[in-house]
Amino acid sequence: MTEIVPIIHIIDDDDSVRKAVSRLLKAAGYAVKSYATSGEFMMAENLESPGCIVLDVRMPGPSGLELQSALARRGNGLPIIFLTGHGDIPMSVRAMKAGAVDFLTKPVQRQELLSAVQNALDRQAKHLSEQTRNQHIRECYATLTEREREIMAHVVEGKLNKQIAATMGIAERTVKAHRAQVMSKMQVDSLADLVRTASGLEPSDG
Amino acid sequence: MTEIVPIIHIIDDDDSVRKAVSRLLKAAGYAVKSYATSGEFMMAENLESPGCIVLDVRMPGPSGLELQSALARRGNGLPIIFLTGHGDIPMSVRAMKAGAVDFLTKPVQRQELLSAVQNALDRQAKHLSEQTRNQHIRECYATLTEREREIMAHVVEGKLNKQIAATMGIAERTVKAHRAQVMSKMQVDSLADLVRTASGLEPSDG
DNA sequence: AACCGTATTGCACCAAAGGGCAGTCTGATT
DNA sequence: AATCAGACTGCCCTTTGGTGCAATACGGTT
Repeated sequence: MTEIVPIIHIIDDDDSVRKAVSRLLKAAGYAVKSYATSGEFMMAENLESPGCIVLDVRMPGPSGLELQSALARRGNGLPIIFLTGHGDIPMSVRAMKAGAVDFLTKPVQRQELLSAVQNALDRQAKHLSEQTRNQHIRECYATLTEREREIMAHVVEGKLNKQIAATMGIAERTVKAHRAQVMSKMQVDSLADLVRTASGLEPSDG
Repeated sequence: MTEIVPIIHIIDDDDSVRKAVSRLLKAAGYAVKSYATSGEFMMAENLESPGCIVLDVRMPGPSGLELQSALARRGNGLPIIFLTGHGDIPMSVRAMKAGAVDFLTKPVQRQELLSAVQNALDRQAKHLSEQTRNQHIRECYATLTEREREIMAHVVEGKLNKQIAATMGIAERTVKAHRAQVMSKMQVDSLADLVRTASGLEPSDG
């Protein structure tokens, strides 16, 4: 069993800060990776695996806030904990609005950072499992033909086969055929499941 | 038609600030009510109707943050915009974590406040309509008998009448009878609707 | 030309869902 | 004692849903 260990990504241009934070987190049992710039981080590999980011705001090159929005644009779900020595209120508010888990100021209390990291990892775990589930649903949905999707939409709306057949101008038998395909391809065995599954397709976070 | 107008509640101990903010918002066409203390606000009536709160943090008596958590405890959904002259980062972060729409600093830009208020009202409108819908669902659910709720749970899970009858140790005909009651009382006319309706019962925000 | 996936449909049959009607039983209320 | 709501059930019938089998038609591929 190679257990999947979450990785804490530390991004800070200050070498001493990186080392200090890294040491603190390693001592707490976390796997840590450090980067001196946003760009260096973006080059890394494990950007989609579980973990979180401890991010400095003010850095040479792209700032922490810029990195945050860049990650958001490409749908990266890694939670971010800001850690800065030269922040102000508008900056922190902007970061929090953009979804940051926390916004801490240096010097940071050991416990403060640790609990922030724990929160971040919890959030990430939840986000990741939901993501995985929705991903599977989308893959199933992708195997549906255009026609099957139309039928599915009607079925999920609660329409009767008869009604669907009427509005689509086809025989009820055909609706049944497509419907069976939908149930099979979506890997559900009850209408209730299909409806729930379908709700995992619409949401905004995609 | 007496159109329902959202009310902006301004809570600030500084008389001049109240007047200034009030004037600004009235000029923008909003209905405004002012309060000098958190307690005074809690005495008001329209605490559940549409609107939002523009709140000072530092005040005699309960602070803005205390008022925020008090409102949260009693499930009040009024969005809060903090407006303070003596804030710091931890304070703003705490407020944002607790669900504040924004955390502004005095002196505030006219446009900054107005867009914050607009955001708050939008959020409130969304929250309110969802709340209303869920409220109706809960009322319907409240009319179900214990037995009917059991059947509903199984139905929503996608179980067949036959299976439900077996696990509950009753006749299938009885299940059908209860099931019909459930559909009627929940005011839905398809299983799909019932499943969706049921999803409005579970969520955490209750 | 042969083949395949998709859409379409008819026929027949069985399983499941929905109701109408009627009746029993129990506990609580009047 | 009378009444009522809720749970429970049987009988019977209709409507829907789900499937197997078979066949037609069309467009794209090999």
